Amino acid sequence: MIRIAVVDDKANNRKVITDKLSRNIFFAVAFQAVNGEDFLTQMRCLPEEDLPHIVLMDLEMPEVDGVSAIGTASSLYPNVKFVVLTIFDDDDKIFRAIRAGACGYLLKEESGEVINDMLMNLWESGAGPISPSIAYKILQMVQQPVTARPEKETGNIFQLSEREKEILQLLSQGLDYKEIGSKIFISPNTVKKHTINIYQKLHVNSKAQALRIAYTKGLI
Amino acid sequence: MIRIAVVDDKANNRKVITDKLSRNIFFAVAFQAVNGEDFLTQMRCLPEEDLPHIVLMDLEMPEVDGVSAIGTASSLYPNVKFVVLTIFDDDDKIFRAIRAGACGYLLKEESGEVINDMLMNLWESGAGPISPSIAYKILQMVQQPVTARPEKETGNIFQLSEREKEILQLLSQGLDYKEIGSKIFISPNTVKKHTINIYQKLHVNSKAQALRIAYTKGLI
DNA sequence: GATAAAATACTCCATACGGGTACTTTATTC
DNA sequence: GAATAAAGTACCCGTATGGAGTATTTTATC
Repeated sequence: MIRIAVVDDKANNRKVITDKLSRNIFFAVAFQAVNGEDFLTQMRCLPEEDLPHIVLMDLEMPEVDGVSAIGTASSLYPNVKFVVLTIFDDDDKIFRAIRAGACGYLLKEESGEVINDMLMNLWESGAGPISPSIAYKILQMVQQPVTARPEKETGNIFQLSEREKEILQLLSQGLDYKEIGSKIFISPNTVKKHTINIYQKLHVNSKAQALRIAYTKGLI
Repeated sequence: MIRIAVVDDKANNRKVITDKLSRNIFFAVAFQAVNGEDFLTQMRCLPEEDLPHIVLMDLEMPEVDGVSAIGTASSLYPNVKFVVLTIFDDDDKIFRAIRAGACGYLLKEESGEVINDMLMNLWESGAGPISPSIAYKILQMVQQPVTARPEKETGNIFQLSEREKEILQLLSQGLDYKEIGSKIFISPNTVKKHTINIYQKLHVNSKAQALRIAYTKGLI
């Protein structure tokens, strides 16, 4: 039985998706969430053996958007597969979602049959499900790799400020607030404030979790 | 009427492909070639109005292989779409073919129906046809752009015990002592002691520094 | 000049962490 | 079978950390 979580802010969308999934007896909806924040909270409460195998994630949501939710969760739960399921297909969203850790990108216009087939194939062979038109856009990204892609879109899926990136870098070196403060000539209190702000952007609550994301997402 | 050229060194392959194409009345086989050299020569002899719209190219051919033929032809004939049609799906070939200018990459195992659909879609919407498993490999190229992953087995240079390696692994996931303790059924105090012992073996004195070593030395 | 975002600095409080000591278990050696 | 070393277990203490605020200054943008 494949456990699948569905994250979408529209109740109707969730219903449509879960209905499609219910046609396949191997699929079970593990839980539903209405935004990234809600999703991450629910994930934290689940014991490991109840974690979903696959997460279907919409991108356009209030509070915490899908990209940053995938960025955090794919580092914290490396065995869970994250599949974007949305109506949008613009290059920037695709790129950022993939860099955040999505293994698939499906358009909602796909039929339930196609979605089910692709998810089953993901489970059996590990191949990420990708809608054809999305696949072509990804191909084009490979074709023009360094094409003046703004740095903020590529390396910065969490929207960290320059100061925050600097402090995350120093934290990774094992310095405490006092040491960092005297190194860059600000108060330890301010360092701490920055750190808390970083945690909020990464959706974590400890140094270890923040550093895990920083290392696995190439932030440092 | 969509003119399609077929390039493959095996006569039987060419026959199978052209048979599949003939099922669609909008397709016409412009010409066939047995290798890259032959293909380029025939292209040079054609007047512009007779150039194929789409070229189906095998990669494994004598004389001039598919990749370099695509590289040359995609520059000389920018309006022609080049689609790789092969049985191989290894990362290097995919990457090189795309960089050479291929707009699609199909596996021969695809059914004639699927290939026809995808070629028709290429004609109508301009979206390159890509087999799902290929699409996933391309996605991974975007995901791990600089996969400099030398990292050979870093044997146990720090002489960590099994328990210590286990705990270091759990620490890297951002779990605190209490969570680790309940996960492996020992007291949080004991987890803490193991952690301190790990610090001594790594010659560090904080979680951040220990994780830095763990990540950069490939301990986890 | 108005406004928003980022950076700065501080408080209080609960708790997780790093450093230490001490006991038990397991394995090995004589 | 006793001696011993290594790993594993457990607890206490002082401090750094994380959470939730409030507030002022600087910078950027329109």
